[in-house]
Order: sequence, then structure tokens, then C-alpha cells
Amino acid sequence: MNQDLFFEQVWDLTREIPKGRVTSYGAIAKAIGAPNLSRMVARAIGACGNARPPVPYHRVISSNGTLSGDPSSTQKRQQLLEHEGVEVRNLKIQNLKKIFWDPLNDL
DNA sequence: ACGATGACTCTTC
DNA sequence: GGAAGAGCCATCG
Repeated sequence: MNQDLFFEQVWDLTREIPKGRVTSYGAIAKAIGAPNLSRMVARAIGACGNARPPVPYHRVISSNGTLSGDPSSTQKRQQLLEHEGVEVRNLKIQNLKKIFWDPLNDL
């Protein structure tokens, strides 16, 4: 399916996220060329288990800096982010503006 | 085929 | 700054 291509792009972009940095669904979707396909990005991340090799989907969050999903998963991602040096508080990014990474800016 | 739902985002109040 | 409504595409009942 052509849809898988979209997934691959999302995964590839997510893999390019530097350590200690996070990005949002909208940023990825925009970088691919689909600003309103944020939901599809979320689905792609949810299907990252199908990606080879797997992607650090824990670096992908919502635009408001919250870890979406169920606590069982979000909690684990929070620990991973904290382990990478990202300040997270109650499933929410603290210095989001500071650690936010934009694939289009690619600093 | 139709309606409802969802790891989202944006604009407006 | 927080809450509400509308838009988006794909999957499920």
C-alpha cells in the first residue's frame, strides 16, 4: 500500500530526531508535506512496531508537549526521555520550547 | 455504505 | 491561559 510510504517517512524523520530532543506529530506531518495529517502520523507511530529497524517513538509527542496514549506506554516514554536529558513532569514536557526539534529547521 | 472514534492541530471565545 | 468547536484521514461496528 502506498500508505506504508507515509509511515516510512514518519519513521525516517523520527529516527533523525537528535537525542535529548522531541518533536510533535504536526511537525513531522508538515515536514513530510501533510500539515493536517497529524492523525496519520500518530497512527504511523502507533504502528512503529512494524518498522525495521524500530524508531524512537518516545521522542514523538503532541504539540502541547504532552505524551499522548495510555499511561502504560506514556510512562515508559517519559522515563526514556528523562534518561536522555529531557525534563518531563507528569507526562508533560517542561522546557518544551527549549528541547523541541523541528525537522525543517534541523539545527 | 454509514456513523462513530481516535497517540492531533488550529482558530476563536 | 484555559475551554470549545471545526477540520483532517483511516479504522471499526
